[in-house]
Amino acid sequence: MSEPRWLDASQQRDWRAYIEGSVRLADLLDRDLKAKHGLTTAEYEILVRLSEAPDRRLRMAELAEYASQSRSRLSHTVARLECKGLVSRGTCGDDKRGVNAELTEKGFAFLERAARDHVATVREYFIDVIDPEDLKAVGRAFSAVVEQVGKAR
Amino acid sequence: MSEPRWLDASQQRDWRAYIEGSVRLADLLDRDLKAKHGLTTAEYEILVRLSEAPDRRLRMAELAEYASQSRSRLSHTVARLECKGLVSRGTCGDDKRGVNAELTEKGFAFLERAARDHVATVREYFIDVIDPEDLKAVGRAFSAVVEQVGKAR
DNA sequence: ACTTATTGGTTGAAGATTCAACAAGCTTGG
DNA sequence: CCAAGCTTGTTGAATCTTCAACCAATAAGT
Repeated sequence: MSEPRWLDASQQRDWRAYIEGSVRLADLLDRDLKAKHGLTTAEYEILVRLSEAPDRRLRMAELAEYASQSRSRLSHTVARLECKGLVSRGTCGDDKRGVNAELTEKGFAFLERAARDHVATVREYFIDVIDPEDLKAVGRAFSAVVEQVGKAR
Repeated sequence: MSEPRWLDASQQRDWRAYIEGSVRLADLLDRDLKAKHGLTTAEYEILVRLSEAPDRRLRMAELAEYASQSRSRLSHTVARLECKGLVSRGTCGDDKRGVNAELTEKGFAFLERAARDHVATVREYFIDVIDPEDLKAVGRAFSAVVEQVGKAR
């Protein structure tokens, strides 16, 4: 029952490297996006998901799912984006409870510029410093994590 | 100059898997720690670093570095931990500006319990779902990221 | 049809993090 | 010595996130 099962030395090293790297990278990406475009990562992620959706529009619940955010958080964040004129909200046709978030023209243009810089930074600090085979392994690893975390609900 | 250099399909998949997995995992770990022990991940991380330091004590600046937190954030967080009686602050001998944070007995006992549960969760959602070779690759990948991000300063 | 439960989304307050400004102690150069 | 410039750490306000409570609309059970 209460067997500790500690991590062995190698697992511990890998886990810690991941924690340190992910925190520092997230921090850097956040600052970068904030400095160059005045966006938080959460805001950026929302714009990206919307830009890829048909008609650049999604219901709040779906958007929350795709962007890995709570609904409450999404409400607040979209409110901010709406103030900036990058997203607009409208009611949903078939379900009167539903709300559609839609990327505005301005939002799309804005995202195009931001994405350029963002991708360059992701390359510089992530993609380009990782061995291609290791990168694939990272992909496999985190896909497994996503699946496992999904089961928890 | 402004060549976009987008990610190819495979890189994009891997990057997105990482983003989604890391966000969802961090979220789960946070909730878990909060529900079972009333700690945030940031607080937990601080307790861990202190517990490993000689005399279970570190100067604020070092602690900030080890825990990957800004000094400001650390000040606030340690203040909270001090309120809970898990950490105590005292002035540093040789440098009168310095402040030492020290893990209390209570803090150590508390951490022992929290760490047990935390490690079990880390296993369940991370270590045990990743192929051992992939885990090593993750370790290499994020070590490289840490190094690269470090250069940015 | 009517009552109850569930889902979709928002809100405001509480909690955590960032940011800029600051005080106090060390250090360096003249 | 001392003045200007770093470094350490804290503070309060602004920003962002979480949490619990809530309303409105749909779905389900009887």
